[in-house]
Amino acid sequence: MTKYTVKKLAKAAGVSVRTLHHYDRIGLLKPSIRTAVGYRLYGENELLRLQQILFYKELDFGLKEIAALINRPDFDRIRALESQKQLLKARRKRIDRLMSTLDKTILHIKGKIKMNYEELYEGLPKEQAAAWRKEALEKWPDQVKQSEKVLIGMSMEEFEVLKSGFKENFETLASLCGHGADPASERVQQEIDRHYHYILRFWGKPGNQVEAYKGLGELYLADPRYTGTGGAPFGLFMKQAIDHYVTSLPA
Amino acid sequence: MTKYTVKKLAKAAGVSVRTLHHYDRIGLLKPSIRTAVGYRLYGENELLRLQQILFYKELDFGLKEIAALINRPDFDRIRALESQKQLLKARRKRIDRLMSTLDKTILHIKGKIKMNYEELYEGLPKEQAAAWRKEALEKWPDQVKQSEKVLIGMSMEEFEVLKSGFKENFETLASLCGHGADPASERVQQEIDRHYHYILRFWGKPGNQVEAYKGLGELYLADPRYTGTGGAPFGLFMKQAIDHYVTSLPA
DNA sequence: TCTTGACTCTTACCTTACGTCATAGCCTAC
DNA sequence: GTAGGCTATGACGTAAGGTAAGAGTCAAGA
Repeated sequence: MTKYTVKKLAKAAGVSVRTLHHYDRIGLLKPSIRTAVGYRLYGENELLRLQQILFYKELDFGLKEIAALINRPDFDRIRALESQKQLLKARRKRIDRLMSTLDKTILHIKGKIKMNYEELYEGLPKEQAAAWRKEALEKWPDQVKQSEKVLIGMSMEEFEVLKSGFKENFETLASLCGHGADPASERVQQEIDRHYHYILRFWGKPGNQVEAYKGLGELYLADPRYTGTGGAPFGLFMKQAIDHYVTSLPA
Repeated sequence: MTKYTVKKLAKAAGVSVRTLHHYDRIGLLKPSIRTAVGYRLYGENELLRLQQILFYKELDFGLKEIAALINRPDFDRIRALESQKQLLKARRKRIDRLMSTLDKTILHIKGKIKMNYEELYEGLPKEQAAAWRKEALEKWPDQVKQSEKVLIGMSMEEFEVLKSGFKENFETLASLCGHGADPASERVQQEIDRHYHYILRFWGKPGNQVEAYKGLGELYLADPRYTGTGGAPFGLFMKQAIDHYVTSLPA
């Protein structure tokens, strides 16, 4: 006859030793033998009984109810089990409802996030945002997807900090351009460096992204909002500044 | 602006007053106002927040987690909700497995009950039981189904008491028949009265069941085990006793 | 105006099914 | 023979409230 010590029975049934102590104390599952020094020893019967107990526990019966159930006759058990079946059915329905509510909630929040994301481009006219993003999506689809994944995984505070810093940086560059600064000047290059690092953080992937960043310069150049507007040609300014920055970077 | 007292808010949201006190103490949901004497007053905002809380609670978040969730930004919430969705999926699967195990268990127990049920006819040779039940099922299918439903719903003790009483009654009748008692005699009729009431309890439905009981008499008569055996013709004895009993009953 | 009944407050112990020490004895293997 | 792993009991901790006690408050009818 196989004998189990507490730990062995616990492992066999997937419960904790403390649980067995507890069941012993409340009289739900007592060891078949106590050794001379008080060690608990369980037999096969106890393992079976424990499995019964765990079965009822899965069904959310309380330990007292379980104690009653496994002593009480079969007729009563059938009634208990059948009412439990009803409970399970109801619970499954509730879970289904929760799941759909959950999906709706997630979609709702994602909608809000998308709005925030578009606010990022506030520096330029609002309609522009979508267009710019669309073009970026064509040029570097993986890049943009990765970027959005990063944003989704970012906390609201991080996002806010990043956004406002980026905006400020962008406005500084616009201002420098407006004042006729040289795209290759140290002041502008300093700001472009910040710009580059913001872009890197939006893109999520660290490391060498110079090629993509160079492409971003062309995007500024190609954008009619930046090439044609009155005053200094901001798109060209950005492209030149970025080109200079990229070529002056250490290999 | 609508204001809710504790009880009103509790009723509106379907929780207990104690729960609101608790949420106040742990800082999860504080009333917008405390009156001069310390009464809690909640506004619409608090109702909405409470609904949020209950939503997360349905998803099995702990109160601390909920407090974190409803303060934390949307990006984090999406992640939490999405992992919760996975949990719900897993739980639904587990419920499905439980349901099928439950069905099997119920069937198993019902099988055992059926065996016990057949023991009921122990007074007569074992093979007879099934045959008798089959015939009864043809004559009064609803009656028998109802009877089994009643037995299933009965506790083991009730069943045992009923069974042994019925058996004893049956044996007394057999003995009376064996000693050549008159089916219409008071002693036999007294026993038949007990018999009738046992049958009523097996059938579960109280009220006038005389017609069916009369039919039962014919069943005894038609049964070759009772008509042809050596000694007194027990089947005929029972039919006559039952007939006499039924006709002598008050309308 | 007084009283009654419904409501409110705080404080504080109770519950379930264990988890988590703390302290101490036991057993086995090198 | 001693270290490392097992065992025991006892006692306190946990989450999310339930339940009860003692006391103050409010609105309405007699």
